[in-house]
Amino acid sequence: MDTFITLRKYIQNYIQLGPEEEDYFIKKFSKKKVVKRQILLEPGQIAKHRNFVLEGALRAYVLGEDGQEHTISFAIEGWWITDYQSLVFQQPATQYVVALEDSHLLQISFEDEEFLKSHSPKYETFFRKHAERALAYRYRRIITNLTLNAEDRYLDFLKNYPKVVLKVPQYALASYLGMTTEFLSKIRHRQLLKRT
Amino acid sequence: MDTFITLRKYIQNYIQLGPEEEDYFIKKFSKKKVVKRQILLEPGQIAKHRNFVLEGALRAYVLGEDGQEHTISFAIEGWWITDYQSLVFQQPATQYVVALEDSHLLQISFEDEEFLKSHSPKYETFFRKHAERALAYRYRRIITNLTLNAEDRYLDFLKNYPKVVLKVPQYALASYLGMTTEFLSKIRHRQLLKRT
DNA sequence: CGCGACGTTGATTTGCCTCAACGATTGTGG
DNA sequence: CCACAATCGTTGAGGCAAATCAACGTCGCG
Repeated sequence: MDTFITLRKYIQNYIQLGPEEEDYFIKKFSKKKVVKRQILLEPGQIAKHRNFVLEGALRAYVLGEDGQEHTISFAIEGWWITDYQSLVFQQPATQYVVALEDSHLLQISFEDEEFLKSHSPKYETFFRKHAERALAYRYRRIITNLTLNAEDRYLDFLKNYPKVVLKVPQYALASYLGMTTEFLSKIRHRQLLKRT
Repeated sequence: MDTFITLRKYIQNYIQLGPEEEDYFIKKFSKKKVVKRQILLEPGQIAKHRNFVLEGALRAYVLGEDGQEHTISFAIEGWWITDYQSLVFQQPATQYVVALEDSHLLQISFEDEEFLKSHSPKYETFFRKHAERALAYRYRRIITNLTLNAEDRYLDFLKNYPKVVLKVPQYALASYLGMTTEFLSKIRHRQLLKRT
């Protein structure tokens, strides 16, 4: 069984590659296993990889003034995760990237990515489309954050990412949605009551 | 005086083009003048252009449930504006794009942009880098929104975009920062007192 | 000049946070 | 394999940052 099949399918959603072009792309990725709580990136370090999740779940967060964690992104199977600002501009990271459970990743290094992009326009197109799509999603998040109250933000997330909700600890989800664990707990309690 | 000089300089920040390549790029843009309050895009329409601001100021916003406006982005000289989700996926817009004052724009159509990207990898690279940079900035905004309180969000914006603060009406800035006009007014009052 | 758009100020309300104490579940070293 | 400690989630009381509501000031412009 090809462990790269998830990535192959992902790539095919963006660009059309011949078999050898696809292999050439795939070969730049290396497998990595991480255990729960393992840290992939810490503030101050420069992100060296884009991480594609084959299996498991990860989370990126920043620390606020008073030490509280604010979740910036999640990643489950078929998603990417890294400190994007750090990777793209090769600047020190501000985010932690950690595993929420034992996970299997595929990593491509910044250098290999740069090489690929200059090597063939198809790879350039892949990363362009990927960035465009990611950008559209970030806008969506900004809009929901500005527009909705705590309960509706939760319901929106639940509707759009039900798999993530199941995998992720409550405090992480709460901090992603911009509320406290306690309040999310109360919202969920309220939802349970409504469901009868 | 070359009215395209601002755009030329902008492009040169991202890619190296020969004179004829650059002209080829530039020729895809057409000039457009808009007056204050003129609407460039409304919800339901499909965004047909990327707009580069030569002069003036614009604003994109969505309407919340209860009819209140939430500013998604601003654009002043040297910035781009459109409903990104609508443009990239050619879906119906959710945002309004309007002029905050009489403005001069350069527009490139979606089709021309697509053509350029398939025509030469350099143009593809331009749009890839542009999307990557925009993405990093969107993350920055998400982080400040999660991390800071109302006053600190204002101060952060003031520090990073002083020119925008000067050009933009208060209610638009307040809704961009996720607070009410009244509260922003009070914050500014507080700041004035501190400054003595 | 008069009206509409924009901003200010104060009184009151509220959505969400903080704090605190307590279950439930998981993990781990002896 | 159990005991006990973390870790994670729940529940309630009280507090605060920011919203709402309301009334009024100001400025630009048709």
